[in-house]
Amino acid sequence: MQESVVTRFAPSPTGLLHIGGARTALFNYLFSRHYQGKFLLRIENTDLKRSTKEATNAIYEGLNWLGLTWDDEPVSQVSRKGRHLEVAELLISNDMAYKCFCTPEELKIMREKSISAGGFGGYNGKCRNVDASKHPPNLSPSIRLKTNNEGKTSIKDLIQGNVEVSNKEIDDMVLVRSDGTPTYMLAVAVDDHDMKITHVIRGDDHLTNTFRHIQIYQALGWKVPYFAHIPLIHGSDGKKLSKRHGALGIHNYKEDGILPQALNNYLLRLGWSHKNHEIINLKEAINWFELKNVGKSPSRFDMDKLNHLNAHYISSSKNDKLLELITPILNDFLGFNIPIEVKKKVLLAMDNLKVRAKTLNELAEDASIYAYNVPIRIEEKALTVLDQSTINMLNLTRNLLDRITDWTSEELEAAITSVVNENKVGFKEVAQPIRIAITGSLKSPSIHEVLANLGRDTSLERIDDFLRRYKTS
RNA sequence: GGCCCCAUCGUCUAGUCAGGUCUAGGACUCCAGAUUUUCAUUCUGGCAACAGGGGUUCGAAUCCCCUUGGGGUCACCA
Repeated sequence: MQESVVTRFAPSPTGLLHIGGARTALFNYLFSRHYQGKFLLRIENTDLKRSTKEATNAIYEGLNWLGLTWDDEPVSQVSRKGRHLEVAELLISNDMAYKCFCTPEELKIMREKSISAGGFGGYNGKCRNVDASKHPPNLSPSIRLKTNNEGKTSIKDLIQGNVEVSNKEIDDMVLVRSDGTPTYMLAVAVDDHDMKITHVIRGDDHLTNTFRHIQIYQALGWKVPYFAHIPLIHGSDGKKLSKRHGALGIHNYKEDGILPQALNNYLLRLGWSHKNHEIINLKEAINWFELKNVGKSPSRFDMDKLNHLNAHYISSSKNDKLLELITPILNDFLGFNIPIEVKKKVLLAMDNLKVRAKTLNELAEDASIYAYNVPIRIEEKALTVLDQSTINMLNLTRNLLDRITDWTSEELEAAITSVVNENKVGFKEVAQPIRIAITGSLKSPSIHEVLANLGRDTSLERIDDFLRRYKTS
């Protein structure tokens, strides 16, 4: 690989950036960065009916969120229509393409006939050798490639290895539609050539198209780029990934509180590996990424593993960064903007919070205990573990806490321990009532940590309020 | 259906190209134990795979063939 590497990601903006596309983009990005090459973006919007501006923006946003920065301006495929038609004309004048006047009805019958005869349903070349003088005058034709139908076409795929097919299996494909617009087959070949793409890395579903692209390259006398077809991602049931498998779009994962680092790491390990490494940051990925380490077989999407990686990236993130990320979630969750005092408390508590959250949403939910005002909502099942004696114990503890002047985690722990010792009860008997009173829940980080982070006033206020509500009986 | 591709624990994979070091390694999940005031974290241990059948070879997860299973693709979509 003497020439400098140029890769591209070429999504069609007919939907959102999905998980498979994101991985294709990631692999293209890593490969080009590994070789200090370029990573280009091309929007394949030749299907005007289905392409939308919103989808294009969603692709940009998705890539930006993942941190997959591309070089140069994105290329809009429709804007290159003139060039595509110019190439089609060139092919006609070189006798490598021809005008086809067959109607859709004719083509349909042709296809059915071919299939019933055991064929693959390709075009039979009816218009291939019709002289221009015999062309009907008032019909607009499509343009088809005069495919080489002798011998074989082979791909030296960097992932799949050598793949070849008999040229009999490749029919004269349409390059320009009868409405004068270029097809994807033509556009992709011309654009990859003009953009000087050296390595075409794309989903395995394009493998059979590649034979067609190569025929176009050969008809034009162009150098064929390297190809690398990465296996597809399936749903957890092994079937093609679709809406019923849950989240498909990248934005869904963002909304579910997944960190982009976790998604990148997960996607990277789906189909690619480097020794026994599991936790791999972007810099390491760039260093290590080679196409030869990409597997050949499709893989299944596993949410458990993504969550595990996400938990890892959350607990190793900086506290202030996490606060910044969960603030909007928290505001949304609570229905009001959390004040600065609450943010300070959450930041103090973050070390204890972040080790137990699998997603940012869980983190926000766990952090929400610092934001409530009395009365705290008490979970029903929390109340079931309380009885009069534990409530009395809480009352005792409250009076002791009230006398603490140095409201620190250490002092608080000492105070709770002294209640435990003096009353000869288990730690649990004392700790759980406090936990319920100040968090409304049976689970939280260490109780003295929560008390310390919550602050003296808020802690006592919550306990008093709780006692007021549940003491009498 | 034609053509093409793929096949190691439930899942992601190492090992396959250059056959022996593989009674097959790691990770996720699950189970058990330790730590522990709850929930987690962390730590220790455990369950679990070379799809099947033929070859080649002194020797095969690794090479060849067949079968089976899975996937992709067959548009004037991309």
